[in-house]
Amino acid sequence: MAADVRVLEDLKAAILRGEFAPRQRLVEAELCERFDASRFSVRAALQALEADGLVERQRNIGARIREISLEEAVEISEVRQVVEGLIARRAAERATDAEAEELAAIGRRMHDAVAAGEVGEYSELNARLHASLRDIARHEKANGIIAHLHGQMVRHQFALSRVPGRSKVSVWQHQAIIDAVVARDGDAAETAMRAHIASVIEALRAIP
Amino acid sequence: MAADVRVLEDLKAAILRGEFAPRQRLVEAELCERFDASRFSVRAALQALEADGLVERQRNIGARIREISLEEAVEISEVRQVVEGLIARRAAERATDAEAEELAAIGRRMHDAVAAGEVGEYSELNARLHASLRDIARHEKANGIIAHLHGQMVRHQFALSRVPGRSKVSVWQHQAIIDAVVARDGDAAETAMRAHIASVIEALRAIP
DNA sequence: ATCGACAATATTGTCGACAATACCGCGCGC
DNA sequence: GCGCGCGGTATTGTCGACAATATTGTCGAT
Repeated sequence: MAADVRVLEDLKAAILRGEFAPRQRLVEAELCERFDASRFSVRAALQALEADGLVERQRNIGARIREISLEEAVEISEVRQVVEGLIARRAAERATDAEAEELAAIGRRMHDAVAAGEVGEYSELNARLHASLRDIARHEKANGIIAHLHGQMVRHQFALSRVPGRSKVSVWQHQAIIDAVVARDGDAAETAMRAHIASVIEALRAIP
Repeated sequence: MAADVRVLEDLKAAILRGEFAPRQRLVEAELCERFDASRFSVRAALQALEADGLVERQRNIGARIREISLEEAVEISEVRQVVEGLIARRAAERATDAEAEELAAIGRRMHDAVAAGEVGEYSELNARLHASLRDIARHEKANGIIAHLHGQMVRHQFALSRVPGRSKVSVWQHQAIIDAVVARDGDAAETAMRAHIASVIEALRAIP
């Protein structure tokens, strides 16, 4: 049961895993075969993914993977900058002692990962830090918007994580965020988060 | 042609016009009759509106108008606060002289409307000011998110505009935003916008 | 009178078939 | 040779019918 939900989740996961190239056409019949589903389910999934901003559809022509231009990626990051700023502020205002310690632990492991040159581990910790902040902030709307924006950024995000030397810079920005939250300083947390994402935007512009 | 798009637009407009009560059920057959469309089109529209956050659907049970609680309205406004802050900043950075003058004109008409006690006119000018700022900022992603959030707020927004005496307070907040944009001061524009929406949030909390 | 099971009804979920449209290659006229 | 129109094919759009499920109403036992 709930075949359409399954198709939606699988297809979205596949897109987020980068299994489709930007502007690649998504033919309904092909998706039907791949996911062993009816066109009905596939169609519903495509409509949902269109609303999600992951695919674009043209009437009577079909669906394709939406290409996110550099300018658009920058715009997305600018919105992320202020919304994650809000999240950082709320996290600083609401963190329990246990949650603060959890963030501090992530920070220590980040330093270790950078020292050991473990890029994959650092990237994982990075995602974990931002996720923890979202959990602590308990701001459903903000979290939802970040999830929405993040989905459109996967490709650029991936490119970013491969820029050599970035972790050495960003580890201190992350530390500043953690320190502000641990100190329960909302202003400082928002400022630190915005500075961090400002640097992400700079790096983004430097890639192509 | 494009029957589903027509149904989507009409239904959305009807919801935004407040023709349906929160938690009111939306039976597919009834909508078919009302909009003279097939279930196919109605269904597509409902799915789109679900993604839009205007209706909620439960499997095998149906669709209903989503009720936005006060807490949720506050969360929405908090996100609006930072995103409109971004928009105000960008507007200050990008406004042409003609655009700045347009904003100033709106500000003058606002003062007039308040002095004359014309609530409807003021409310209209308020919407126009925010819309102009969005146009000037030219930030598609931010504008899209604001549109998305605004749709969910219509009911509360309406309640807000009926609070007596609010216009006398907010007109000066609006003036501060306009002044900052005219002065091309991004920091001041963001600060003024955030202060303005902070006061909206306060008023929101005071309503029930 | 109250509760539970069961039937009747209302509503949504799913599908396959057909229609409409766009894309591509071919042939015809110039 | 080149442009233009014309079909053929691939793909999506739309619908009506039926299945699955939830809700409501009814009846009987206690």
